Amino acid sequence: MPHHIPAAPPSSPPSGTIEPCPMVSFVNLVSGKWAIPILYRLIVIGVAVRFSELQRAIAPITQKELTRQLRLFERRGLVRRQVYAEVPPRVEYQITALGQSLRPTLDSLADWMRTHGEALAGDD
Amino acid sequence: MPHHIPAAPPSSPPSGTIEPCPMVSFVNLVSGKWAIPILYRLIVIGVAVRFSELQRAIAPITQKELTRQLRLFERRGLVRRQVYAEVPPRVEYQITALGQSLRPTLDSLADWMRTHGEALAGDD
DNA sequence: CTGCATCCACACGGATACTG
DNA sequence: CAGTATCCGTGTGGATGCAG
Repeated sequence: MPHHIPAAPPSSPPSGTIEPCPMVSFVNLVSGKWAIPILYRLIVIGVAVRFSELQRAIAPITQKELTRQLRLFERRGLVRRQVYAEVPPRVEYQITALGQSLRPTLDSLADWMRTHGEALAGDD
Repeated sequence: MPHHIPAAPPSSPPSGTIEPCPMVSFVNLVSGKWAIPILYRLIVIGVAVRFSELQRAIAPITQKELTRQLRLFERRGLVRRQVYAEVPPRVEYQITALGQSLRPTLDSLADWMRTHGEALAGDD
């Protein structure tokens, strides 16, 4: 998403802490051109994988985008990053339990899309 | 979402028709700053509502964005647009059955977010 | 090998003015 | 009232070069 959905709570109370819409927060979490491809690939793989291995699996993603998105997921606790002090450097990424817990929800998205997707007129 | 997820199928076969990832397609569908607020509002309301009424309900959305997003949903068959030849002009929008069918899926997103959302570190 | 820094194109989304 | 047209700031994401 584009820009990225700064989260605008519909009809917010006059004052105090505003509570962001969970659905909007969710979409924010998995927005971005490569978010789902990366996340789902890590979920399916399950075990730790090297950066370059991941990049080949999700080609043609750029290093910049892969790094950026992985760091975002890491901050969210969806992905764990393991750095090995070696030469050449080795960095491995693995989905966390929290990340894995997303699977059923993501599958339900896919299910709806597969079921009703063909009814959708313009796919752009 | 960031600019908007042009849909890049991971690991595409050498030739023939490429099949887009359903999850990516789904996120594309509900990406954009105001997509979810508009869609869910229409789902909850259920009946036809006037443009201005909708705009007030989802404030502070601009006319431009509301129009653009509604037209997108219309093309996808999620929203029906009814124009009345009157003065002053009256245009009403209503969620379709296809749009309503999204509700359980959207609710499951919200459920996951409410359940695991607090575990997520950075909310930016 | 990993990933940061830089430059850049462009699409999203806001503000405003104008039309039927 | 509903919608279009225009201008513009800014985020996103690609390409490339460089560093540890």
